[in-house]
Amino acid sequence: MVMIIKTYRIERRKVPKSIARRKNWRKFGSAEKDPPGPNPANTIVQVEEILMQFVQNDEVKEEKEEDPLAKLKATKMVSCRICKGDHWTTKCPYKDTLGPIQEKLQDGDKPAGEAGAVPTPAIPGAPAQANKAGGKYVPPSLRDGPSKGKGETMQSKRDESATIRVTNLSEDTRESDLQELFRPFGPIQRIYLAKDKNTGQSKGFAFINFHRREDAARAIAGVSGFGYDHLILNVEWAKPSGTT
DNA sequence: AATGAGCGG
Repeated sequence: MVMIIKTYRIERRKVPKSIARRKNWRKFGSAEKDPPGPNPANTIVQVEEILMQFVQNDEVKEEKEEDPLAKLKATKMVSCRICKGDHWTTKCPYKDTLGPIQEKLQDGDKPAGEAGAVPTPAIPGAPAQANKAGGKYVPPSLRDGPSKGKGETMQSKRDESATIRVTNLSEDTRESDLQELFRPFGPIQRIYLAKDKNTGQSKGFAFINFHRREDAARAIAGVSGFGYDHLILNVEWAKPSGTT
């Protein structure tokens, strides 16, 4: 019979209680009558040295600073094509006003036949319309001019003003549960339950998008602090995504 | 504790 005793020198206090309790186990076998502490005659004390490398040394720092790509990514260097701000062009506050004007100006600079600045790739067999407007994709509803898509719903973005965020959900809560829970407050436009994309495991929070902001407000008042599946739900107004 | 997925460059 061999007993192995491992001594944790580092972060000893963090050994889980269930393991710490083993200290109280009764000795047995040839050690049955031994006093507390290891007896060299029947016990091998094995000390395991764990070497740890800390990342706070100068070498690593230097490496990081020498990598310009990493630096660029760390600082999130993006430059808007419209206003040169540090956001993507699609998020530019002037996207709807300045953007179209700039495009018009560019079109004016390029009379037909001028192949200097942006050569149009000649793809055999490609539809000719695809390369109009500088190769940009134009949704079917907007082709052949803006006057055509008159009957379409012109809601460009999702309306976030009536969206609430629910946190502290138990991880086996499902969309249908949320639907039941929040439907009494008013018609719901959309429910998003955050899940891990790979495992499908719930991340424990969700967004509920009401049609009316007043309903959302009542949902916050009514459900926040509500006990659900042994947990206390927390409900707040949602912020638009991407806010850190 | 926690703010969604993706597109672009």
